[in-house]
Amino acid sequence: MNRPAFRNWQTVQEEVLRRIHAREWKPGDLIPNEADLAEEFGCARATVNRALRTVAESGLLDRRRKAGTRVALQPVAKATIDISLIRQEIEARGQKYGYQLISRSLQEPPAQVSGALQVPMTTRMLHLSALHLANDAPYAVEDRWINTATVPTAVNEGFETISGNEWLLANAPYTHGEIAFSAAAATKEEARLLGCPLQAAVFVIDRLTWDHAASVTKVRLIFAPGHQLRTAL
Amino acid sequence: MNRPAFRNWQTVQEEVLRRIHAREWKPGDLIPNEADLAEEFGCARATVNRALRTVAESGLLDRRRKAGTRVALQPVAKATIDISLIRQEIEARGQKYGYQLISRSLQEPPAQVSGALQVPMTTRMLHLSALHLANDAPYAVEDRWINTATVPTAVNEGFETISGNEWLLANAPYTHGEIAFSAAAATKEEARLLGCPLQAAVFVIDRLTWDHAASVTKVRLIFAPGHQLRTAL
DNA sequence: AATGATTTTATGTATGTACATAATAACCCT
DNA sequence: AGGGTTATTATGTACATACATAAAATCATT
Repeated sequence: MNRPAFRNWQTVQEEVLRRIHAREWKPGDLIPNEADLAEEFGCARATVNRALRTVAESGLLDRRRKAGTRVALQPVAKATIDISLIRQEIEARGQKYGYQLISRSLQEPPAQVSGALQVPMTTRMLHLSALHLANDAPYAVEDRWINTATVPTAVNEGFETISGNEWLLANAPYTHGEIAFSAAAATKEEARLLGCPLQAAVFVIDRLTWDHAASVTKVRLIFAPGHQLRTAL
Repeated sequence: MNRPAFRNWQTVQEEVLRRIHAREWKPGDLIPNEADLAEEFGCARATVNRALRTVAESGLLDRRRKAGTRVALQPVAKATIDISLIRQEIEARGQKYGYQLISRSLQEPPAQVSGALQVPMTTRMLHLSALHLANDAPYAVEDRWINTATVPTAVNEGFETISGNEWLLANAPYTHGEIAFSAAAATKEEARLLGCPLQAAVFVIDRLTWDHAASVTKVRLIFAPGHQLRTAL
């Protein structure tokens, strides 16, 4: 009986994953080197490399030059979360999206905000408060500060019909940022907008984006009670 | 003046990102094909391919055969969250990790659990309740159900000194799973264990893992108030 | 035994060529 | 003009080869 042909990197990857899951290669084990595997699988080393590299990216293998490739002892699960526009998120579920601007003003931000955006405390910034609705029900409150020094054109936009999220995506590029997930008790204002009890447990996403060294925006999304963020593992 | 040399895929990637951020290639734009870019950059097409593929994986480019590569109109930010062991999470912050088993019993799970794990309602499962501590302060409550049909050896483990998380990682492989983040109000028991007020807003992670078609475990992690899950964007 | 230089080795990547594949564009026939 | 077939094209990937690089292992020197 001839050995089966593992001629493309996906097939090789599947076989590697099978061996790991079947514990033929146990956690901590050093697996054969690429050249040997290539010979065994009847393919080029580049193909094995692509497969192993992909598996390593998922956290199941640890690779080091000269030391070789070993099965991760404590595979760190990597959950990738797609952060799309709230509008898309709602429409993807077949619901009707609604947007409502609550307030828009140029004002001095609280110290916490000016600090996070690394902007002088006396600099006025654009502050937006808005409500996102799904099938006419409150879905999330958006509380946003925009650095008008970085995005001066923002002051010319009313944000009555387009959310800060959407406008910025189209008009203000960013190079990097950070995002934080947490739980909080709904404030009076949040409870009023979301139509939920005061102090209700709400899911919160805080995001801060930068264009190189210049801060762009800081946004806090407060979701109606019961909201879940889910993803495959 | 000679053109600068973009001789490796990382450099090519940086240049591609630069052009996107500088809006030389605007959202929606079709960018030159790989062969042309390879010529421009003075490298092989495979190098350009690797660079573009990597950028596309981050969501900034959309690639389609024959249609070509274009800058994503609405770049979906992809946040990758590393889900490591709670012990590692705490130790990585230089804090002392503590673990305390609250209860361990074989019992019939509530319908919600047996349903999620796709196990008959009358099947008894291993139920664990435990507390994770950071510097002796409550950090998170772990509420776990283990499918003993899939992981029979779990009934021989006392879990007095090792958390379900850690034991399963070493003893029960999984092929896939799902994870959900949400906010909840602390129950009486959770509030007692975490030392927080009843109904306090707590951050919750629910995880469900499978080994092929067989469910392995369902775990709910309830974090002490104030907990944040943060990652780069 | 400790230190430093050197060799070895497994992964990492660049290249040119070849072919596969998907999706669009062009064409042809009625 | 419509509908179906064929050609074209950009990405996707396999392969053999070559060299780069990091890190472990070995050897040489003190």
